[in-house]
Amino acid sequence: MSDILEELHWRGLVAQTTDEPALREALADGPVTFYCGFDPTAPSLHMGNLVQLILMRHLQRAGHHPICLVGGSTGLIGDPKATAERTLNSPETVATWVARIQAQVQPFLDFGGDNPAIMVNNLDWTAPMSALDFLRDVGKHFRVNAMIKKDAIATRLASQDGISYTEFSYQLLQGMDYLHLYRAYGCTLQTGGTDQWGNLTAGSDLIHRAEHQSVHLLTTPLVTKADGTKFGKTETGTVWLDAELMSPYAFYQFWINAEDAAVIGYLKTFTDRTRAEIDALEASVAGTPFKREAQKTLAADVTTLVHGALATSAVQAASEALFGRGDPRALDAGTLRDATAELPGGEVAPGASVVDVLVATGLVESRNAARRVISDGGVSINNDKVTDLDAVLAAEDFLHGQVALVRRGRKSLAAARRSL
RNA sequence: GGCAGGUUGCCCGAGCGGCCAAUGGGAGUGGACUGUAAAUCCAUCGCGUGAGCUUCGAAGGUUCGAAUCCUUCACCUGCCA
Repeated sequence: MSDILEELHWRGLVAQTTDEPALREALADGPVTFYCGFDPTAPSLHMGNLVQLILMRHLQRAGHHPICLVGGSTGLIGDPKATAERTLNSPETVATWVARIQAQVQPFLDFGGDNPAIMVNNLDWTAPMSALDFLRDVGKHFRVNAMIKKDAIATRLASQDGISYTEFSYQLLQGMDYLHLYRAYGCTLQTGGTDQWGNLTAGSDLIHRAEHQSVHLLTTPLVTKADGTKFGKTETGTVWLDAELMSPYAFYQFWINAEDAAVIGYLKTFTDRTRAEIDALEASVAGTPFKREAQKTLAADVTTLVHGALATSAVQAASEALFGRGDPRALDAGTLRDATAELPGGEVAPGASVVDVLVATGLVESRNAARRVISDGGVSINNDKVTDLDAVLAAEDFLHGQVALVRRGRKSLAAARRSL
């Protein structure tokens, strides 16, 4: 077995570990049972979680045993954010999200075969426990002195908002998970994002005190852009993995816009491409950047991983049609329909003003903004720039009598569908 | 419980009773440049075509006129009990 840890380092998937030589040895010695937790704070996982899933994939392929934990109990409490106290979600909501996330994780790991991944929910061992048992059996192992030193807690204690006792207790719950999985499955490695370090150490410390055993931790770095800021947000917000929260088209577009200076790193982290393949793409970025081969590969691979090959070819074709050089009027009806299918848009009647069309398709938020963008020269219909504030969408602007392509700026597109 | 201070547009943060839709920075958006990249420069950034309308924690009040003054309420911070 090759050195999986070395591979993970190269892919930029390792930020911190506990005793790294010991971890390397453990991973080389034989299958290690490891777990990663996902808290249901939304109906879908997002790009940040994708990094964790990819890490788990690599480890499973290297022969290690994955346990995927969806936090039915921790999701009821909420991991302290540095900024503000969380709003509690109802148990029903959290339960729904648990189910959705459990289903969402399926394609990323192998739950069958001879090295199946295991799915667990921490509510199963947390719910039956009484408050007294919790305080006596778990709480006694934690020192408040250590707890308040953790970054997330310290930040909140120093902030105006302070922190509730509920969120303060979060680390005990997560620590308890690791202890439980250690006892039940011999789990000796927990992975997570680097921002989770404090919560992860709560678990390894607890096992140390309760079982006198040293177990491992491994975190992935925050994925950043070239300027060091967080990668993973769009104008609209979070990059979701669920097609209903973010269309495969939007998802593909997110990746294809990766900046040159960072795209090679993303390829290492988010795709299975080999070193040779990535070297070739790196040369392409350096020599023929306008071809955007690295970005196209990245977008295609990640979209396929998350949404499947079928969705990928559809959004590739759509992107080609919408961003290609050609005149959209030249597209045949079928291609046009497919290409605009995933675009945001709205129904518009012939004769509507372009200002109204911009608002109706959701490209701008107000008529004022629409006028502003037109004055700035940022609007085009079917790739023809609109400069007249009083311009109107004529019947012949609806290609094949169906839809007009409305563009704001370089890359915001919408479909104006004919209403009558 | 007492005393003092604070609450401004997405965020930070200015703001003499009239010249404030409200300085400045950041983010965002558009343009130029280019490659659906970055950097840079320019513009823009409450709603309304417009007259105008609705904002400065909430509700009242004083005034010809208030984000700016008064009262009450809510929340936050600090100090003292």
